[in-house]
Order: sequence, then C-alpha cells, then structure tokens
Amino acid sequence: MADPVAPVRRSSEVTKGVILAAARERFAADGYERATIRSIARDAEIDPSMVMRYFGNKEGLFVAASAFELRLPELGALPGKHIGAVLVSHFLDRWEQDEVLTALLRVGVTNAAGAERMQEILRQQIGPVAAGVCPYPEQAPQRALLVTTQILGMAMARYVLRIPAAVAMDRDEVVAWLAPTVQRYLTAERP
Amino acid sequence: MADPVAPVRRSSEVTKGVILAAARERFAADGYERATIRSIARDAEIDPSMVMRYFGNKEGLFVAASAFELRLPELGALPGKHIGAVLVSHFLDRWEQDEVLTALLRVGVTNAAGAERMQEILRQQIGPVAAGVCPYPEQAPQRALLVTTQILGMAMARYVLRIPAAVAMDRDEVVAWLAPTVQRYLTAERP
DNA sequence: ACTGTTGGTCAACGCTTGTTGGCAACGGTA
DNA sequence: TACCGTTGCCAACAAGCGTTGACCAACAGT
Repeated sequence: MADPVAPVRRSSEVTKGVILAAARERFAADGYERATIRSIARDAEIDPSMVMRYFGNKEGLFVAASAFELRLPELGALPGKHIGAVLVSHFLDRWEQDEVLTALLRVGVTNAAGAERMQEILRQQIGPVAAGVCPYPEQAPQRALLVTTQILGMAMARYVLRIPAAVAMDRDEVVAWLAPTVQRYLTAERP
Repeated sequence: MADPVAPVRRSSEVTKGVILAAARERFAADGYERATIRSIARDAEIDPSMVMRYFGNKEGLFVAASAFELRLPELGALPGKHIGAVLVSHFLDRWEQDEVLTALLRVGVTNAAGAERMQEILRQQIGPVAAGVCPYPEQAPQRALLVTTQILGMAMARYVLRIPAAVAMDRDEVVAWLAPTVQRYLTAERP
C-alpha cells in the first residue's frame, strides 16, 4: 500500500523561512502583482492559506520579505579619495548577494510600500556618505540624489531590464567607469 | 421626459484616440497589470468591449499606445563638444512632453514587450550618437550603455519613483550635472 | 423607404486572485 | 491516557480580470 501522502511537519520558523525565500525570488522575478500568493506557496511547497496565517496578507508578506538588515560597512571612515569606487563596489555586492534589492526595485515601480522602502535604503546608505565628503553640507542631499540616479540606472539596466550590454560588462569595468562619476557628484565644487 | 441617455456617436478614429490617451495615462501611472482594460475604458467613457474591438487584446492596446514616432533631432550633426548636454536635454524633453516613456519604463519592468521597446528606443537614440563620437568605434555599444544607465537612473528617480530630491531639481541643474557624465562616457579615452 | 455598415451598450463566460473557515493529524504535557 | 496548541490541507467565497457574442440605434447610399 502507498502511504496516504503524509504531510511533512516542520517547525513554523523553518516554514516561514522557506516561504520568505520563495517570496523574495518571485517578487524579484515577477514584480508585485504577478508574484501571486499561490505561486509563492507552490514554490515553497505549502498551502496558500499558510502564507496568510503567518503573514496576514500579501502586503504583509512583501514587507516581511523585504525587511532585512542593511549591514553597511563603515563607509564614513573610509578615505574620501576612493569613496566613489567603494560605493559602487558596495552596491554591486549588495545587489548580487541576494535578490531583495532587485525585488524592491521591481516592486517599487508599481507598489507604494516598495518604492518607499527602496528610497529609505538608498537614503540610509548614500546620505551619510554624501554628508561626510560633500564640500558644501547644504548640497549633500542633492549630491546623494545624483549618486542614487547613477546607481539606480546601472541596477535597472543590469538586474531588472537585463540589457545585454549591461549584463556583459564585468564588475571591474562597471566600477572603473562609474566610480569617477560618483566621486565627482560627491566631491566636485560645482557641476 | 429625460432622454434615455442617447450614447454619443463619434468617428471611430476619434474614439481610438481617446482610448489611446487614456491607456497611456493609465499605463504610465499604474504599470501593466494594474492598468486594467476596464479602468482605461472608464477613463475614456466607453465600454470595455470597444477597446477589444479596436485593439484586439490588452497587449495590442499597449503596443498601439506605446508606438510613436521618435522624431529625434539630427544629433549626429551636432558639435561633439556639447553632445552630452544636448543628449540629456533631449531626453528630459522627451520624458516631459508625453507620458509614453514613463509608461514604457513602468511597464517594461514586468512586461517583456515593454522592456523590449524601451531598449529599442534607447538603442536607436543613443547608439548612433555613440558611434559618431566615441574615440574607439568598437567600444561604442559599451559607451552607449553607460549613457543609458545614467539617463535611465535619472528618469527612474524623477518620473517613476518620484524621489523628492529628484523632482525638486530644476531642468538646468539636471543638465548641468549629468552632461559632463554623459560627455565623459562618450568621449573619454578610458575610464 | 429600404439596407448594409458603423459606433455603441449589455450581459455574460471562464478564469485567477486574495482571503477565509473548517477539519485532520501530529506532538508535547499533565 | 486525555488533552490541547500547532502544523497542515481542503474547499469555498466574493471580487476582479480579459474576453466574447448578441443586440440596438444611428447613419449613408441607393
């Protein structure tokens, strides 16, 4: 006789983790609306109702999936002369380590909470650096924004739209080209 | 007696135009999946079935709404020294004149056709310029890509995510800051 | 005046979505 | 052993989606 398919019984924490991993993957690949609770549940090999039980609703699931520690290195203490290269390199790392930032970017385009969180992260990561090295402190927010646009644009091209020429560039090339731009946005006296 | 709500009867071309305008607005504001045929029809004050009649299906509607003449100025003939400023200025114009580019960007994140069209436009607009002024012709595609990332990033920040600091910058400031970056990507000997 | 075409509405279809509530089995504890 | 919270599945709901086909009224040409 075949077993009547006894369901696996894990700890709830483990299950939550599996769901979150699947959610991150789906959100990153499909964006907010096309990443359905059902598809995420299928990936996690669990019933959709469990997702609801643990995370309340879809928005709650997304918030949980995109909440993560930033663990940014001590950028403020780094030498100002290479801050551009360090920043670009840092963000390439973050984007390639896990899918959360890609998910955030894809979701942020259509979902307000995602957009908010994306901005918050960029502000927290770039803001202090700009405040530290910008020659005119009152210009720091604008300088930070400029840096943000360049980093955002490369991320869009490379990880979201996957423009072939952007994917083809290797890490060092990207850093070599973008670092001077970022450096100039942060430290130039004027445009 | 009140009239039994006699439906307005316009020419089909006019109606198509109204639908397309509503579609562009919705796609630009909501992205592909959240811009529903029903909501577009409601904006155009017409029955959803008319949208189907004229454009076949939702994908067809999007293609029609995002098909437009590029009418790029003769960039190739312009002085190479200011090509950066001209390019940035040109794209700011295009993005602010109508909503198609914003729609394309929002949709492109989740819809393959949108992503394809966005890339095609960027390639057509930036590619020839890069080929014209890049010191090493074989590097032209890479240089064009770099320009694309900077323009894409500013567009994301300013028109899609609407980051306050990006919206607050005025046109001339944006051009002043971005132009040297674009200029360098196009004409620098090496990073 | 008749007729075919055109611009328009209405009602429904099949499907998918987020979400809910009930029920079964397991496992620790008393 | 009897209990009870936990983990899980199942079936269903209401709402919204893209899409379809039947039908109606105004027009244009003869």
